[in-house]
Amino acid sequence: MKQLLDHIKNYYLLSPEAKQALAACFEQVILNKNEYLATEGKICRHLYFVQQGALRGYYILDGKEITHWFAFEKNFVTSFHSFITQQPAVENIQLLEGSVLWAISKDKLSDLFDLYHDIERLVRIATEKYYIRLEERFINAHFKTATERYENLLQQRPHILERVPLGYIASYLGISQETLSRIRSRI
Amino acid sequence: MKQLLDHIKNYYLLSPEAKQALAACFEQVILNKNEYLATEGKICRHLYFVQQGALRGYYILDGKEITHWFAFEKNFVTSFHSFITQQPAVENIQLLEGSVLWAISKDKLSDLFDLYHDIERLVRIATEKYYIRLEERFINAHFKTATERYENLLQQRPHILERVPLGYIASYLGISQETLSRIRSRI
DNA sequence: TTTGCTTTTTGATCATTGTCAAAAGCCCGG
DNA sequence: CCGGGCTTTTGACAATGATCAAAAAGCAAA
Repeated sequence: MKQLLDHIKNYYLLSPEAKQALAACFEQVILNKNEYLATEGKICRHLYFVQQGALRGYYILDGKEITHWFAFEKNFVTSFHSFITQQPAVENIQLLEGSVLWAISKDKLSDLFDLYHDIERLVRIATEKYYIRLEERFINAHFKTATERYENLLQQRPHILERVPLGYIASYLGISQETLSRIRSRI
Repeated sequence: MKQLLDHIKNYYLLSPEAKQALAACFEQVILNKNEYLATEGKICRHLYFVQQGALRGYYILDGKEITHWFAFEKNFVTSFHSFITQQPAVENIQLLEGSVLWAISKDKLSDLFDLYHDIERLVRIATEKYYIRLEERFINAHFKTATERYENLLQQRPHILERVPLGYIASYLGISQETLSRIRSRI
């Protein structure tokens, strides 16, 4: 919990009361490798913070799994579309390692917004930062070559190779596993 | 202005006072074709609402213009990264037609957030919706073929072809102008 | 250590898209 | 109606990445 409270300082400094109220609404969740936080067709009612562990988001396209993100320590995770709209998810969120998470429900978060302007501000700012991150990834994914995308990933998250199978990484980069293997052998 | 106030109802219903305060902070801006709302290296200090007109966002990569979005009526527009962080923009925003816009500065918006919890909520919700939109575009751009992306664009914004040169559209889709031309001749 | 399963690499071939160059089409001002 | 500039299309060839198939490497349980 300390890690979570420390982390949110990066977005906005809460009043002690708001911070306490927020902390009281999170519950610890411990899950094993290969379990799911969200699955296609079900509504995702929680937002999670990763204290320890690794996860991936993927969906099925033409019968194949497309991994579109990974998350590690100090990240918030949810099926964003489903959590926001409270409609059935189109994606699956799977644990890549046994993980320690903190969860808050959509309802509790909404209540907190009504009670503490502070907390709504924190979430607004966090959402903006996540938007910027997605925008960068979009540019990178859409307008650079496979090799550039891989090198970029190595620079930004060198640890990823030790925690995630190459097949998932290839999918994440939008290339086939074979192409990724060839890129790696060339570098 | 009526159009703007009508539009924001889609996100959240403001109190009359908040609505009035918000309206008072927007200023009308009328610009000609080919003028710029933002240019690389300059800080983008305003958020704009498009009442009438068309714009594109682009940046320079390896000496070439990469168009990464278009905006038309009833959309908010800014160099998001620059507006949020107040750092120099990496992109350019250019008018594709003479346009009528409403502008609000970052400073005034921040003041409104302090005064009206309402308005901060509206912006939080709008940001979430824009996030979901970007996420959809990301998936579409990264994991579908050029032809699928083009067909998708035709479905979602059939009007775009009459308002935007094909060269920009090709860039937006992440393909060369020649490839787009060949895709069009095949369909 | 051996066996069996999964992950990763390598090879050969094919399809898609990019690049360079030129031609055709279109629009606007004179 | 004509000419010039811009946009769009077409052609030829090269590069990138996908697919199918098989080999190699890694790893964990017996």
